[in-house]
Amino acid sequence: MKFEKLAEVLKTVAHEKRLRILVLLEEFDGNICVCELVDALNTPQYQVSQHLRELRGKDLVRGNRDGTWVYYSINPDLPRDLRQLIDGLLEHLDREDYSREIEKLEKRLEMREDGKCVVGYDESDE
Amino acid sequence: MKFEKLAEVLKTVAHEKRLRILVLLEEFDGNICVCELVDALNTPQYQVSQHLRELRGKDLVRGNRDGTWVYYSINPDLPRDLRQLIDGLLEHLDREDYSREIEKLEKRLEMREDGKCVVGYDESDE
DNA sequence: AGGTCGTATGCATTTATGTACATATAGCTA
DNA sequence: TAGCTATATGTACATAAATGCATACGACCT
Repeated sequence: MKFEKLAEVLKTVAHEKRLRILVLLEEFDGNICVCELVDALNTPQYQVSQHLRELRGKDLVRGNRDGTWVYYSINPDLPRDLRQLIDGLLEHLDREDYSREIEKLEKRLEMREDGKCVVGYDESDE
Repeated sequence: MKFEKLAEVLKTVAHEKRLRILVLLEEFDGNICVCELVDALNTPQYQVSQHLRELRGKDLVRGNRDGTWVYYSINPDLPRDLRQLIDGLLEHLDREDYSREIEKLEKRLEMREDGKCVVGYDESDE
């Protein structure tokens, strides 16, 4: 990989929230909708959307609309080396540091019907 | 590693020149002086110093003064996981993309006497 | 059509980063 | 001491990134 490319990817990824988004997408093998991320990360919807836009802009992530909802995954067509890079980075994260988010997301996923999200995000700050 | 820490390190490293500096330090196992880096990277002295300062500020790199010269290495006391992270990143770089710098640095190192740098940097843009 | 809900975007403000240049500091040598 | 060389730093400016908020869009439902 070229220096510029590596620097660009690292810059994109070098943000706490974006790392958290990626780690969740990876952990659950993607197909997570925005409202589920909003709840799991306890972060305002517009922020999550913005971070997703940046990740999308660099092709790291991909959204699939299904009706009102948009489901995100790590871009499955990511070149092998890029994917390995991302995976390698995420491995360095302490699992305990996001286990709570995992739990929350699990609970949200249990609420799905026919594999689809049926609720929105919670506007309160819990 | 915590999210904040990982994000911080990635941000520091997410710059072409800083990646180039790190890759050279790693390749030659450190102990490279600033003027040698300046020549190998063909980059103004003040820039190299500034990038080194940033890397130093995050403890990724370390300078040892010997008289007029300062020799830099990747911080040998870096925690294991951090070192692995850096190494992992650098592995993704195309070698051909910095082989020229390696050659230049090799030539500079050949000019050393008693293992010490005896010349300065070249102010011309070659 | 109108209302509602999930998602995306635009704008304004702040904050950080990159870049260039001049100059300071530290250590050498005469 | 003065003068030189290698390295470091301060300042100023431009550019980019983060943040917050309001609102737009798009798909659904009645």
